[in-house]
Amino acid sequence: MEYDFKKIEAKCQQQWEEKEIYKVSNLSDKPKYYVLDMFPYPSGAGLHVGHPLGYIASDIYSRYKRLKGFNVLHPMGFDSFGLPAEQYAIETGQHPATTTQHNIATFKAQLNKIGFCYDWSREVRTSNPSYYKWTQWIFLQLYESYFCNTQQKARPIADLIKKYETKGCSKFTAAEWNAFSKKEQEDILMKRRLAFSAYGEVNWCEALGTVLANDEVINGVSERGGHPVEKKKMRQWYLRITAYADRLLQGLDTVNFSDAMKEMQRNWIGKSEGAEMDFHIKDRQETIKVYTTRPDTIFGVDFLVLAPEHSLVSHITTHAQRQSIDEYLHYVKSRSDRERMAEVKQITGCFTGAYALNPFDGKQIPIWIAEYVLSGYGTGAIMAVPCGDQRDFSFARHFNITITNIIGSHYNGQEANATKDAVLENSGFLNGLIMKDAIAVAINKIEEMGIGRRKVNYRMRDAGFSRQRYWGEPFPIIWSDGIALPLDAKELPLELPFVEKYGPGPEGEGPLANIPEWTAKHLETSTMPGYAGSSWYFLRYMDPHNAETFCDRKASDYWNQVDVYIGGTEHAVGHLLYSRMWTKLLYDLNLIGFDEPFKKLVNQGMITGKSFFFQVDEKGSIISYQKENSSAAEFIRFKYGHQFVDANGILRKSVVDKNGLQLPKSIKWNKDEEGEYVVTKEEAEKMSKSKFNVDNPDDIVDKYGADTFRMYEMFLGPVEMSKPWDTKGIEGVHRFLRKLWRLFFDEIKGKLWNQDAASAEELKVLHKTIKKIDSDTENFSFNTAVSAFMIAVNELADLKCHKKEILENILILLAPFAPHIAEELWQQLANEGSILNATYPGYNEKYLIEATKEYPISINGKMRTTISMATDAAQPEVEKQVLQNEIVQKWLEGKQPKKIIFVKGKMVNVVI
RNA sequence: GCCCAUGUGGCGGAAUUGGUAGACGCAGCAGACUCAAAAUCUGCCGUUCGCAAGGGCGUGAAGGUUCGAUUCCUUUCGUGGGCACCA
Repeated sequence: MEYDFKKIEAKCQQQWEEKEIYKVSNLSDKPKYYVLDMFPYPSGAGLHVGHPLGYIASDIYSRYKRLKGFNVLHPMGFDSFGLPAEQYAIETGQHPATTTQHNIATFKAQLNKIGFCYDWSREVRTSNPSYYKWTQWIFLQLYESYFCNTQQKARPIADLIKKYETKGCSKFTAAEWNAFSKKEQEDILMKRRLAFSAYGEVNWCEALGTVLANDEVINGVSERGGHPVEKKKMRQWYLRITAYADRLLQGLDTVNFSDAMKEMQRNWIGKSEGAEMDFHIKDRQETIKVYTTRPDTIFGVDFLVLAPEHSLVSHITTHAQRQSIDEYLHYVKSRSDRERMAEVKQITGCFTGAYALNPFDGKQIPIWIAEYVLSGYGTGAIMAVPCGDQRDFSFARHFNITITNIIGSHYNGQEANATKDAVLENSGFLNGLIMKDAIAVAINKIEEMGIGRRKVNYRMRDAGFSRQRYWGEPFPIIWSDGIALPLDAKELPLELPFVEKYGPGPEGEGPLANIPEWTAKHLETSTMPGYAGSSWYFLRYMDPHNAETFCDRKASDYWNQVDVYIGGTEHAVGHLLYSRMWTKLLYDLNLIGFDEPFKKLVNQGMITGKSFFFQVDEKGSIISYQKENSSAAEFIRFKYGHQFVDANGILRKSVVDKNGLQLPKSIKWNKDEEGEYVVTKEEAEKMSKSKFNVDNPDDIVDKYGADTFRMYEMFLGPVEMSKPWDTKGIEGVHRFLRKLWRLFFDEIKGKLWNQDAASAEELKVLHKTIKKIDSDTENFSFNTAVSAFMIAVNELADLKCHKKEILENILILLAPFAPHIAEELWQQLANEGSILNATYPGYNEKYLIEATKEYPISINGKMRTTISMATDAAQPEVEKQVLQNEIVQKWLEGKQPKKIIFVKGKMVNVVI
């Protein structure tokens, strides 16, 4: 009998489906385990070989936990709202709902071929009204809540209203509150709501009449069409995630994420401690509030810099500087935040003509504006200390501003020195203090003088939560005289209406603004962003069909946190912070019983695709790629090049002719004995449809089977690492499965297995393998597990072992990795039931004990020979044996060793 | 620019806490079986000097700590990812 993977895989998948073997119950006396994948966005390109990497890992882990006796929840769904579907709709006129449904069907078919153990009865789709009903409902909870600073948690806004009505607050009395108009009251409340509306800047493209994602803006112009893009203020919705900044930071200590991941989130939140301080402006009433983490450097301030968007800019600009400032503001409008931060070498700025006064010594300080100061961070104004900050230094140099040195010899005049250890000079009352001690002294003085205060600042900003788009959740909000009125929960879902046109509405509003029935009801015309639905989907899987609530409390209490969450690092900050915040909100409102969604996070690396590029010469012809002078050369993408270029990056003319390829340019062929060719440039890039470098898993599954595909993706390398896709090694994995098969079947003799008792040697192979596979699987080290399987099968083949006692345990170990072949052989061995419900074998240390060890012997740290010695030998005995050794004596040349280092069970080092 | 990750044979990668660098697999070379091919099996396979025995050099680069460094520290270069409206 041969290994006919096609037949086996089809048969097993059918059996499993018939028996509903992946169906998971919320009622079980087994301990629960929740393994979750980041659900995919179902793009039109279908699944590529990069997608399944994490899915295979989580599938292996889920099956492993099941064999270990857990009730495992391992669901899958689709993040099906988003921009690409809408873009596709604009281009082709097909409704996003149609294309999305089609794409999901493709994805599911592809996923099923790989043999994942999803319980599809729990599938969620964020674009289904039955799902986004609850996304809208949670939005209403956010809208109806505020963050209580005393209790550090969300509370119903009704509590706040009651407080205002009865006690007032520091800004107004209860009587004043009650006298406010409805609009005034709502405006005040809006400043506290966790979902709130305010004005914010967006990338506005006049020519396209729409708002663009940062992604769609390249070098200040739109990606499509290359039209100019500028900043525009528009009413937006936001989530007050900054309120949760501290809890998001603290929560990191309670979860098992990688240090790198925690670091990224901490940096994103960007908590810093410092002071806010007011500077008086010469001859004017206004003051400029700056935020600084280094109040100790106050006497080194040589100028102030305002963000160009700062509200005071137009007030303080002098007549003489007016024109220059206007020109500069015009220039800045075309620049993205990213460009403003990235291009630090290009120093730009403009003097306003105004001066501020140093609050301590009254020194006049010129006020500039510059794009390197961002309006969204701190107060949008900084005090520049050129001797201590490199950007300030470069700026001062560039514009010939005098630099005050307050750190003596620590400043060399060539570059800034951000030290905190210098002793302050030229610093008034701070003279003689070490900088890090002076910080507190300075803040105390500032507070004492009433010109500022201690301030904790966050880099994180509130999250923009509206999009001027169609394919997203509509906001359950009606506008009435500038007041946002929430819909009643009973009216949900507020369904997305059908539209004819997906183009933008008037004034950059979303497509919903084009629908008279929508605008007649004064409904909000923007929609929620992609991350809305994905911020809470892990809860819906627990209770996916509940029409009464987003997730029954019993279900969320049983499944609780996601035990392992697997996904890419590209979601490190965005999605993970948002879902952590939503979880905290639901927890605060006592709707769920935990305030961190993900107990453990595993980041899978990306499988990069291979892209190929043609080098083009001055005349516009394709030439062979040359490493030299290629930096200045021009390259054009060779679409789908990975399908035609050989392992050395060579494209043959014969291949071009055979496949009827149309090349974008004329080509100058090189010639060798095999014919005409051209060398292309290879680059590893993210796999994506737009890069034309996508490989499809279906082809691999058809050719080698799902089991081979699964094991090969794992064998490529550690799950967390990025790696280029290459099918070179897949034969090896396939050969391994065939070799395993041959332990059970022989083409001539047929069944090979027997009931004989296993030998000590065979038991040693088995138990060594159990130990290794068990710990590697537990640690997500799947690549080394695959190699351990290969070693085990090689050794059992060498031992000609066909004993059921050994083989059936190997099958259980293998079942998570290659479920189909394991199931088939399990049944062939005449075992009862499915292998999916087998019990994971334990290993017994007694089979692994060795009496002797082959010790490596080093001379001065270099390995020279090995000596076999008893495992329990002590140092004196070891030294004796080592010194008797011929090779050691040769290196000693008759001398006595200075020292002999012996590490039991490890090695011996003779130091001469 | 900032933040994070990463760099080991021709290739993917392995190496529990600092202790035999290159497991396992691919590719390659030589051989067995075969009329032949496929499949399968056996051996070799970092580099360099050497007939060999045996040695030198080797984990991006340069330093350092240590009896001993792929692993720890400092500096530096390359590559990939993220940077708030792609998801």
